Amino acid sequence: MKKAGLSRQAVIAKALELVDAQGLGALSMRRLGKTLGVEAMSLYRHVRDKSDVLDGIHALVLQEVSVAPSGNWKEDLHDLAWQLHLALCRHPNTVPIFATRPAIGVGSLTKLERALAVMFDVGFDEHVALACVHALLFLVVGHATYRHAEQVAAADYDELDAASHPNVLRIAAILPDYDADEELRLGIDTFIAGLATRLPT
Amino acid sequence: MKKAGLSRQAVIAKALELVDAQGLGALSMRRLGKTLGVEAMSLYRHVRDKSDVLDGIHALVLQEVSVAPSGNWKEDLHDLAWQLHLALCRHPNTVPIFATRPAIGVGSLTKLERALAVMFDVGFDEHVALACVHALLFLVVGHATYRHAEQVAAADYDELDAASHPNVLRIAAILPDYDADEELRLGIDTFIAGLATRLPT
DNA sequence: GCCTCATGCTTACAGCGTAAGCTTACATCG
DNA sequence: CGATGTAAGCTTACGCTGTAAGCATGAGGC
Repeated sequence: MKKAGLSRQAVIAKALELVDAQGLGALSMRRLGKTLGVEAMSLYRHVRDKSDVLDGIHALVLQEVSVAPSGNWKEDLHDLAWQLHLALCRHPNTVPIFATRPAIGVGSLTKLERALAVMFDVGFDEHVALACVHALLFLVVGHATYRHAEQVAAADYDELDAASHPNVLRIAAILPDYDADEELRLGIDTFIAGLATRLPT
Repeated sequence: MKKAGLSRQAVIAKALELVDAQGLGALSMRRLGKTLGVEAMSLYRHVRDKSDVLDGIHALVLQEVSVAPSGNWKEDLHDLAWQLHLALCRHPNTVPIFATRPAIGVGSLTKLERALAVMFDVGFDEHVALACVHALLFLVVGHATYRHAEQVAAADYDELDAASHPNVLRIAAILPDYDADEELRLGIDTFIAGLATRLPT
């Protein structure tokens, strides 16, 4: 059986599976080959190089984002961002891939078609629309990076001089109640509220 | 001369220099050692491991951000974000480090002391203040990642179906005029405008 | 003068991405 | 049917990586 045991799709799907299960650090061409029952070099028939695999994973996860515009631009933008957030929560180990890649390629832009339509309808111009989509993306991905990093040791704050940094300590004090989802929602909504102030006439 | 030729500071400073000059990919312990006139393993006397070097670079660049609060919270927040932006422009090769690290450690928080003071003064609570600082950080770092990535080939847009994606093409059409600085400013200001709508009373 | 200890060096290992070339087995066509 | 072309997978190899373990050296304190 020498033919068609593999395919770019199969390779990338397995790569995502591997990353989900074992972390991004566990993704090596040799290991990926092994889980596919194949030698590492065989993968190169289907994939340009490792960064091509990462690109594939990126696209695959992005594909899980589905938007069904309602016509209310605020809700639609919020929904777009939140869908991405949910996809990243399903694949937390892929977050560094998103964080180091310019998130908007042609592939992903097609998702935005309807979201853009809604924005154009209410009168935003191209520059604002682009900036807005970018900003929401950055917000979500940055948030995911922060969230899925090893815990920032709250204990570190103890060594901070209380007298000279009272405000930082006020922040430290609320960390036990910190709700990541809530913060993201707040960030997204704040940005959208800002956008509303830019609505033409 | 066996003593004190090196130090954590010296190692990390040289590492940043190397990254600035040759890119993040060129930073290896052996190469870093070489530019310091030392074998790779010697570095481990001063540095826990490579990620410790990256942490050091992160902190070093962050140290370039200097804020002098004016008392106008909007200006101060904008300035904070913009200072970070400028620092990243000075060290574009370090952007991936920022993108994959939860940007707020105790070290960097001290910078925020005065910015937080201004926010607390105008009545924002801790949750909003934290979310705000995070969001501005994500905006700037995300923007930098996008900006310093290899150019998204504008030609790619040609293969897009014009009929089914008119709005994406509207965006593609303005890409030649795209002004990255302007977009970042727009993103920051939009977010701050949104914050203003959250001002208590 | 000797001991201690920090510093830097040497060697070594397991792993990485991937270039080059080989083998195998199927598809096609005469 | 057999020959041929070609795509899939395999083998080997190279130069690189981070870093564990242990050694050599030389300055500072007694």
